[in-house]
Order: sequence, then C-alpha cells, then structure tokens
Amino acid sequence: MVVSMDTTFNVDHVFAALADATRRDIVLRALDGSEGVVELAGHFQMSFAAVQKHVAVLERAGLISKERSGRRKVVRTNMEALRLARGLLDEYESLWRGRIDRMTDLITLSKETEA
Amino acid sequence: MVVSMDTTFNVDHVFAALADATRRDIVLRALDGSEGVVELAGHFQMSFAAVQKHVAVLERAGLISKERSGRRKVVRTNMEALRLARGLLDEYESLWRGRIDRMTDLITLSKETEA
DNA sequence: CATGGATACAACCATATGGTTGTATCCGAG
DNA sequence: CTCGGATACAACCATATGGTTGTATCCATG
Repeated sequence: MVVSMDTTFNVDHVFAALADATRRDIVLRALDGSEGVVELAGHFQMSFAAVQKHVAVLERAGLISKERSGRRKVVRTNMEALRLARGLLDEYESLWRGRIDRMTDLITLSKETEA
Repeated sequence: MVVSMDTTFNVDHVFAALADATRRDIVLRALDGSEGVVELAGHFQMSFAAVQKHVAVLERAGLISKERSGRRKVVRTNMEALRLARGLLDEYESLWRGRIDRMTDLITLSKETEA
C-alpha cells in the first residue's frame, strides 16, 4: 500500500524506521527541530556517523527532514508524515478491528464449546 | 520499552514484523485462524519455507500463535497482542501529539515570521 | 578568502533478513 | 504400525542493516 503525500511514502519503510529505539528517540527529539545531527548524536553512545545513518533511514521513510539553519542543518520531524503514518496505522487497525468484530461471536462460541 | 503481557513483547520486534507486506497479509489472513502454514503459503509466490520464516517472525513478535488442530497446526492472530500493539502505537502517538500540541503556537509563530 | 565546524560519504566488518532447496521429524488416518 | 501430509529445521546465498573509522565537501564566520 502506498499513501500519497509530498514524497510518496512506503509502509514498509515507515514501520522499519520505527523498529529501532534510537530512531524512535530521534523522532521525539526532532519534534521541535532545534538540533542538528551533531547535537542529536550527543544523546547517544554510538558514533556520529551511526546517528547520521539512522537519520538517513528516517529521512528515507519521510518521517524527518533536514533544513539549513545558519551553519548547521537542523533535523525536524515531519509532522505531516507523522500524522499520515498514524493514519496508516489507523487504517490497518480498522481493517483488523473490522475482521475482529465480524468474528467475535464465532470466537466466543468456540470458546464456550471448548469449556 | 517493554509492555508486559502473556509473553513479554518487544516494540522493535513488533514494528519490524509489521514492516513487510507479506507478514501484514498473514496477520490479516490468520485472524480467523482457519489456515495452517501450507494453506497460508498457497496465497503467496514464495516457497513454503519462506512463509514459514515469516510466520516465525510474527510468532517471535507475539502477533500470531500456532495451535494444533487435528493433523495441522493452525495459525491464529493473537488478538490480545494486536490490541497491545495498537495501544503501543497509541502511546507513541499521544507522546508525539503531546509534543506537537505543546509546540503548535511556536510553529505557527515561526511560520508567520517566515511569511 | 581562509579556517574550521558541521555534514556527507566511502570502505569495511559482523550480523540479520529473506529467499532458496533439501532433509528430518511428527503424528493422525487407515 | 506404517504411510504420507504437514511442519520443522539446516545449510546456503545475496543483500540489507547497524556499527565502525577515515576522508571529503560545504559554507558561515571572522
């Protein structure tokens, strides 16, 4: 499934990007778009380049973007993308819930049969 | 972050498990727990063993489980885990939204400054 | 316009992932 | 108890990921 937006973005990439604690933390920290990659890297144990790579993954997923600010490039969470990602999860969730709902009685029945 | 449940489950694993279209499809198909791995595999192009591996990933993430049913082992989506996963996403979303909300005026201000 | 801080990128390594084929085990049906 | 269908697992391969260090580029500042 592909959700259209500024930069078309990929469900696989979004979930994959979120499947790492460091990256989820970066998304949080970048919400106010006040830090460059150096500052971000300061919060973690790993090397600067490693953080750069994580940032690249998030960027590829469309979850963050970088913009020049004076001498630095500031990392900012893409709120639009975040909302879209969220909507995406909602879609799946409702799909799932839909099926779950349609199934509830069957399950309840079978549970009672088991007992 | 670790959410306690029947089998303690890992955010990284959950997101990673969802970062693949085949696996998301399996989660859907396994909601009614009517198919074994062979039947599931029938829906995809890849080999049986490949599907088995995907199932294993989902199982490790706690999103599905297998239970014997006669000669077969039936794959069933773990609804509890699904709801927990969903709750997890909600948690993140509210965290994010919280920050976003607290930030809205600042952003609006800066936007106006830009204009 | 030269310097240096910030960023980018390349090469390298270890491990994980996603796929294959092949073989082994398990267990209900007959 | 044997047979065969369903499942499991091992070995292998290609590629991706997450980390490292080192080098190159970029550009605002002084």
